[in-house]
Amino acid sequence: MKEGPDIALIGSLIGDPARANMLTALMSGRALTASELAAEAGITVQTASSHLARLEGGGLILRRKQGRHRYFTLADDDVGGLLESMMALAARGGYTRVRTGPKDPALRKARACYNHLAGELGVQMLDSLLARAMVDPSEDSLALTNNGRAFMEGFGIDLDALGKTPRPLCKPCLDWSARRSHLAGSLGAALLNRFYEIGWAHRQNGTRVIEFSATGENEFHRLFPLPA
Amino acid sequence: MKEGPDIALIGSLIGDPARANMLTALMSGRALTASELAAEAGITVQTASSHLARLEGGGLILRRKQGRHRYFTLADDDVGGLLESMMALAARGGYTRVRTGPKDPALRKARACYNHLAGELGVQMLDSLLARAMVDPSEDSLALTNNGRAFMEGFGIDLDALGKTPRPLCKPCLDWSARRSHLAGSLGAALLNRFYEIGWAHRQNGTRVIEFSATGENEFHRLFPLPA
DNA sequence: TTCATACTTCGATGATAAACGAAACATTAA
DNA sequence: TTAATGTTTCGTTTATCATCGAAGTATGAA
Repeated sequence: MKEGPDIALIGSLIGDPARANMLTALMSGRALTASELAAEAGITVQTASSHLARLEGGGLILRRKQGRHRYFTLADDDVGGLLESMMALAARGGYTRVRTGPKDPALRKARACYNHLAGELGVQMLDSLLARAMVDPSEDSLALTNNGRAFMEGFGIDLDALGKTPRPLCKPCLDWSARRSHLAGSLGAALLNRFYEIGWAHRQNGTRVIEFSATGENEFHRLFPLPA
Repeated sequence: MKEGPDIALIGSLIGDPARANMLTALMSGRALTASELAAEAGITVQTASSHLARLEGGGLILRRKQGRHRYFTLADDDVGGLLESMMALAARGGYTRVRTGPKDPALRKARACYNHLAGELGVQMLDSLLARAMVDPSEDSLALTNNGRAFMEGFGIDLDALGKTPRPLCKPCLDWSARRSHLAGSLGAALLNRFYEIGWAHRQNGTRVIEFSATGENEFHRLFPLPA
């Protein structure tokens, strides 16, 4: 008996952890590339490509060609609504003990998402910037305030250079493990590079883990304090 | 990386064709047995049993033990709503769902459930007793009130004789066609026997249908009126 | 052109789980 | 008690599919 109602098809599409992670990332509303989605799901791009083809075939996502990029978005609000319903149902009971994201504690704490900082520290950084009005959550994206521009310049980020890149300066990226947004965009990438430069952290060989030194982590917490 | 967001677990539960068929059958709101659900999904009972265990573990369905039957229902309206959303989404592909046909009206109205009255009239009887405080819904079972004892004695039920049997006097039994409880237990059996005795009804040969005479049904409605 | 980047397709491998036969378990009927 | 019915558990087989390496396609840059 292979025939079944179509809910089985939709269910099986959402039922794979890698695909569910990619769909979760797309719930931010932003269009993401295959590479970014692969990084979010923790799989290679070729695996992600086959997943994305199936999601598109099932009508859950749309693909926009743009140069050598393919931008993926949720097909429409109904899909987003369905995912929200499932999250609500999952949060209600029974599933709360199930871990999300990577089980490796190091990966959960800090990892590279494409080229910016993800994990608990990544979420903390954006939270801190938001709480101190360095970043303004306007509509769909994030905007750097004047306050924030000064802060970034003071930290050694060349905002003028960043302004010339085609990539958006700031954008939120829904964190895979924490389920909150962290800072992506060219600014997010620049900040992570700056952390490398000043020796706060380095990327573990061949993995996505970002290791902070003891002093680096202390400085990080001082620069990006969490609001009480 | 096998870990994923909670929606992956829910999705994978719904994503299996056999489980999707069983959930679809349960969307009628009726409580169904494992055997019925197995037939609905076109699989053997032992396979269905393992599927049902997983669905219950995932919080999508509830199981009620009743004699040698296990009645399964959707856990709550949220689950039904989620399934409806998925069907709506799937319907955009042009697939129209097949609904199960109507049942035998006589069986739906009144039938023997083991040795007591089930069907619409059975549900009505318990509703009426509950509304007039003849029966008290305490905890998991039902208790006859003093008011109820007098009522039963007046109808010709020998409660003292019933009190000696090991079976519980009153207990609720989830109705197969309606989705409400009707009265089981030794009292339920005694009442049905009494209906036979005084000629209100008789059991159709070889079937589970209970046929009420015209006067019997009138008397029944007078004795067990539904609350407005 | 040639190189680099972004993505897709192909092929092989491995892990998961769906399926059912057989047997145990549980409850009711006689 | 024995027999019958409904359900679950166990063990095995089988098929699917997620995954990644390697190779192929497409677009943009030098």
